[in-house]
Amino acid sequence: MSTVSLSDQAVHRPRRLVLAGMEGCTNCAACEVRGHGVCSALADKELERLSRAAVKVTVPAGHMFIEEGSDAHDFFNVTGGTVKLFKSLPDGRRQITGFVGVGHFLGLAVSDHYAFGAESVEQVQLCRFSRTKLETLMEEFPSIERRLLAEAANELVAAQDQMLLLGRKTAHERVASFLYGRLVEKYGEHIPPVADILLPMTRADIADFLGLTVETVSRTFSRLRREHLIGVGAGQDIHIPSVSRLEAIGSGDG
Amino acid sequence: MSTVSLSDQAVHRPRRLVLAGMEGCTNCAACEVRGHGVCSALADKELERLSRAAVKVTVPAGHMFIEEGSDAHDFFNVTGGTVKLFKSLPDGRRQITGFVGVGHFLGLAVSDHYAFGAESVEQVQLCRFSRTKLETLMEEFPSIERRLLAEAANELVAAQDQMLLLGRKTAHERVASFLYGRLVEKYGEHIPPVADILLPMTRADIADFLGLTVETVSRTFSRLRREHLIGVGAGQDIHIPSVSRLEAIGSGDG
DNA sequence: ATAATTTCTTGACCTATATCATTGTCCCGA
DNA sequence: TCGGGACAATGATATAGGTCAAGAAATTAT
Repeated sequence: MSTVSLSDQAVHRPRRLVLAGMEGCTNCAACEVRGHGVCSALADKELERLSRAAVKVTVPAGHMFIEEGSDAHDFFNVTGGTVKLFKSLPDGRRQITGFVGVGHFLGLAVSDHYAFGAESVEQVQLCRFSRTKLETLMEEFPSIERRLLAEAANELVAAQDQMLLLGRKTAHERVASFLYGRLVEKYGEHIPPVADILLPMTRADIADFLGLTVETVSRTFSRLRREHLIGVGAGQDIHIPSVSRLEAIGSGDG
Repeated sequence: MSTVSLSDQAVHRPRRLVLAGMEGCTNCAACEVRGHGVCSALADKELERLSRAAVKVTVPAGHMFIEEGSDAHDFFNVTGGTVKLFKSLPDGRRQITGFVGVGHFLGLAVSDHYAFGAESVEQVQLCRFSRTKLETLMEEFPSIERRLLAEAANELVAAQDQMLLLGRKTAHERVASFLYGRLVEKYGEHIPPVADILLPMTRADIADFLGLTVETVSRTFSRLRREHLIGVGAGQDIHIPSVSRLEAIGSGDG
């Protein structure tokens, strides 16, 4: 509980907030994620227009705000917190297809139904657009479309990496890959050689992301600890003494 | 040997054709895949321009034409045959991330290197564009961009399905899903209740796609045959007496 | 045709990971 | 401060699918 706690004061507000709890949108130009996500592609004039189409939403931890198969009315841009995306089988088996953080875009649907569900891992801020409005905006500002295409290409690359992980990596490699991925999410290109991460998600979420069981994830963390590849601090705080070593294991260079 | 054999006469042409064997582009307006893929988004005038940027390439079976990590100079549009896309680990473990057929687009790279390799499963026709030229064309014709975004969204949905498969389905379900997917590729929305498919890929390819071994794939085909869920004809020809039953198994409704 | 080669199938056995069960730990609320 | 419920760790055991091995079938080359 250290990193994201800046807004903790605000958290003490009652939790009754239900899905679709929303406040009228503030100002996109002053938005904290200006420079990330869809918005980074936009000039001031375009942002002005975007403002009017967007609604800021706060979702408390552990709330599903996109239900698999429901009507795809909206697009979202994550402006705070971490979201998990998932698909499920009828008997409850679940695959988390990604954890997405600040700046990421969410809701590209091919039909008029969402092909996946989305749930907040921790308290999350979203910027919501109606699909129809966004489509209108795209007509007007092709730069939005370009930005969306770039985002989609990125996600596609990530998805391919994840397929390699799920199809061909061992549990040891999967967990190492996962931790390395979290470092990339946190630091971008410039990952320090020694680093720390705070994992907001549970072991069960990690298991559902890596195609493993909770027990295997737990055992694998223990193994990595025994091997001094990670230090598990209090709570969810993970210390990584050698990022390069971790990365090597995650990419199959044992 | 029944379904795709229409073009079998043409196949007897010599096989010596090497990679990058190309003919000057013909006419996109008369192209057999006009109406599919990127091209379907284009008006005649746009197609005319596209023609000049495109080069038709024929690749014989089993040739790698995109090497993982190589410089991403080109985009491709598949105009004939089936291509496999894959990622590998240093020790040779491989994950096929998709089989793509006629009309599909290929080469969306996020950096200037391809994040995946591509190899022809059977003899393949490609329409090749230089990335820089395509970028210029996108500036001029936003409809191309729109079409690309739609394609990317589609692939993303497919990728998520595949993650669910790789992370959470049994071998039985995986093979059933795979066969159903082939039906979707062949028939689109309108799959007949009883159908046939011809699989151009080997068991090893199927295994690398499903995150299994060749032996497990083979055993699972045998099991499906025993269960009368498929009929394996001569060669690669698969008969599916109940598409709905197969689909149910593939989606986890045993 | 026939040999050589690749692909496919099947069997015997093994191992990585799943499953089941227990205990410990950490929150949060009263 | 205590108690309940989620979360996590770990041990014992089971199993789906992997590995190794051999032969059959299909494909390609001579």
